[in-house]
Amino acid sequence: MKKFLDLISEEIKQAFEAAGYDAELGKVTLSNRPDLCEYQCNGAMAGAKLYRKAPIKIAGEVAEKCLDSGIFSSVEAVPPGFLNLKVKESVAAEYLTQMRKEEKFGLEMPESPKKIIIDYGGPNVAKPLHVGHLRSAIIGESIKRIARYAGHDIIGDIHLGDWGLQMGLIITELKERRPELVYFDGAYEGEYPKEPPFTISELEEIYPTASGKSKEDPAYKERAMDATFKLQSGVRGYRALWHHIMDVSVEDLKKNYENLSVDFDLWKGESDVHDMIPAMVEDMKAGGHAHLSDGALVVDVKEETDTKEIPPCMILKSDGAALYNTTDLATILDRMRRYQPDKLIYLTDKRQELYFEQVFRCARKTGLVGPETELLHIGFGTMNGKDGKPFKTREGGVMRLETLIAEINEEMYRKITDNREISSQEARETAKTVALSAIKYGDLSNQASKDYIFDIDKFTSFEGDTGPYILYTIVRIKSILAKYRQQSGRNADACALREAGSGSEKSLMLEIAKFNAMMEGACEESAPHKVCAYIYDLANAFNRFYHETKILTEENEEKKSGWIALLVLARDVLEVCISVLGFSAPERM
RNA sequence: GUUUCCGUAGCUCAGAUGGAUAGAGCGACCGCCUCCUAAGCGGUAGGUCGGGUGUUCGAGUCACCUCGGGAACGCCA
Repeated sequence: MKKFLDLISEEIKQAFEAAGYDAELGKVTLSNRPDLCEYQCNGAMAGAKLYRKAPIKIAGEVAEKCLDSGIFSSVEAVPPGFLNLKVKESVAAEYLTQMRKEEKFGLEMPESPKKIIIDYGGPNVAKPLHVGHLRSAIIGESIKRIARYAGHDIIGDIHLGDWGLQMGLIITELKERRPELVYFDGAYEGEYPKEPPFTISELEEIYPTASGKSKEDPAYKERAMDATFKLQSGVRGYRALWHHIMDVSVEDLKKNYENLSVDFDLWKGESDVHDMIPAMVEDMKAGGHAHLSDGALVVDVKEETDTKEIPPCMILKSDGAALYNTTDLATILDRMRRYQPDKLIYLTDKRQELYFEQVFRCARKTGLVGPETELLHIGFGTMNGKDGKPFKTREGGVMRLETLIAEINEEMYRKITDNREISSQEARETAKTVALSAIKYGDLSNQASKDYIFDIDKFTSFEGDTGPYILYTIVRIKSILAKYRQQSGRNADACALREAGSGSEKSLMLEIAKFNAMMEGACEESAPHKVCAYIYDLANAFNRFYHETKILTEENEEKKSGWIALLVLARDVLEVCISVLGFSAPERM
C-alpha cells in the first residue's frame, strides 16, 4: 500500500506536470506550519530559477490544477511560493480503513528481503552483565525487530567473549583453590563429572579475584596465560572445565537477557571459530595480503582516498597469538560460509569505529566478503550519569545490570501501589513491565550514536516523553475498548471508521497515516529513535482527542463506533511500535 | 599532534531533500477531576541554534575558519 505522503505527492506532481512543469518539483512534505496547513510543497520555489518565473506564479498555476482534486479540501498558493495543502476528511478515513484491512497496516514488504546478521550483546562469559551491556542489548534488539517487521530475514547473534584470557584466569584461580579437582589431574582418563564444581555466584567472585591477582603478580599472570594456551590447545581437563564455565554462565546470561526481553537466535562465541583461524591466516599469507611488520602479522588497509591514517589490521601478535581482530575476521568467514548474508551489522560502543573500519577493509581485501555484502558498524554513545561522566554506582564502581533493574522495578512498584488498590502480584508484574518500558524508551528515544545521560530519577518519574507515558496511553485506550464491549456487547473490531468530525480527531488520523513511512525510514536508517518520536506524537494526538471527546457517553451510535474503530487502530499501531522497540503494555496500570 | 564526533531554552533532547514564526519533555508559574485512568490536558515565561565568513531567493541544516568539549589513533577488547 502506498505511503500516505506519496499518495499526496503523486497528486501534486501531476498538477505540476499539467501546468507544464517538471513533475519532480511536486514532492510534498509534512507541514512545518500546522496552523496553516497539514502538508506543504516547496517545489514552486525550487522551480522558479529553472523556469525564470516568480515562484508564487508557479504555485498559483499548480494550485489551479488541483481545483477538482479528489484528495484535497484546500490547496493554497502563498508567498513567496508555498503550496499549502489540506486533505479531505474522507481521504484520511479511507486510507485508515485500508490500513486496518492490510497486513502490517499496509507496510510494503521489500522486493528482495535481505539476509542480515546482527552482532550485538557481546557479553563476556563468567563476568556479570553491567550497565555497559545495556545499550548494545536494547538497541540491537530493537534494530533486529524493526528489520524483521519490515520484512527482512535477520539473525541475531550474541557473540560471546568465551575464549580469551578470562577463561585462563578462572581456571588458574580454581586450581589454586582446589588443586585436588580431577580436572587438574593430567593422568586422569575417565569421564569428568556432569555437575560443575562451582555456582554462578562463585564464578562471578572468582573472575574479579583472579583478574586482580594477575595485575599484581606477574607469575600469576604467566600461569593464567599458560592455562589459556592449554585450554586452546585442547587439554582435556581444561576443556571440561571450560564447558562447565560456559554452561553455568550461559544459563545465567539467558535469564538476564530474558528479563530484558532480549533474545538471540544464535549463541555463538569466539571459541566457535578458533579452529578456523590457522587456515584463514595461511590463506591471507598465500594471497599476499598479510605480511610481517615489527614481528606481527598485518594486512595493510589504507587507501589512496583516506584523509586519515588507517593503521594496518593486525592478524597475529608478534608472539604468534590470535587477537580480537583475528576472531572477528574468522567469524566473518564463518558467517559467510554458513549463512551467505547480504549484510552484517555490528553493534558496539562507538569507540570501536576505527577498529571495525580496519576489520571490514581487511575482510574485503582478503576476499572474506565480496563487494555485494554490506558491512555496517553502528557505534553507540556512552551511557553517562547525571554528572555527564560514565555511569557509576554511588561508590564509584561498575553497576551490575541486575542491581539497576531491581532498583527501577522497586521504584515502580512503590509508585504503582502508592495510590492505587491493586493486588501485590499484579503490581509486581506491572512494575516490571513499566520499568522495562522506562529503561528501553529512555535509551532508544535518544539517537544511538550520541552519549546520553542515564538519569534514574528521570526515568522513574515517567512524566512527559517516556515509556510509561506511552504505556499509559495504550492502557487508556484498552480501558475504553473494554468498557465499550461490556456496555454495548458489541465487538470493537467490527466498528467502521468514519470521517473525522473534529480537528483533534483528524490530527490523530493523519498521525496514524504516517506509520508506513516512519517504519520504512526507521528500518533503512536502523533508527529506533524514529519509532519513539512517532509514538510520542501519536500518543499526544490521542490524548488531545481523548480530552475533548467523550466517547462512551456519545449518543450517536454511528459516531461512537467510528471513534471505537479509530481507537482500535491507534492501539494496534502503538502496540506494534512498542513491540519493535522491545517492550509491551499491561492491561491496566 | 592527526583524525573524528558533538555544541540548539536553566537541565535533558528533537529538528525530514536547505523553506514560512526553531520544537518537545523536565524544572518554574497559572488553569482543568460530579465526567471513558490527572502517569493526563490547556496556557505563560524561557533562544543572536558556541562564534565568524561564505554559497543560496532562503542556512540550526551545506562549505571554510575559529573557540569549547568528548573519543580514537599496531601487538587490549
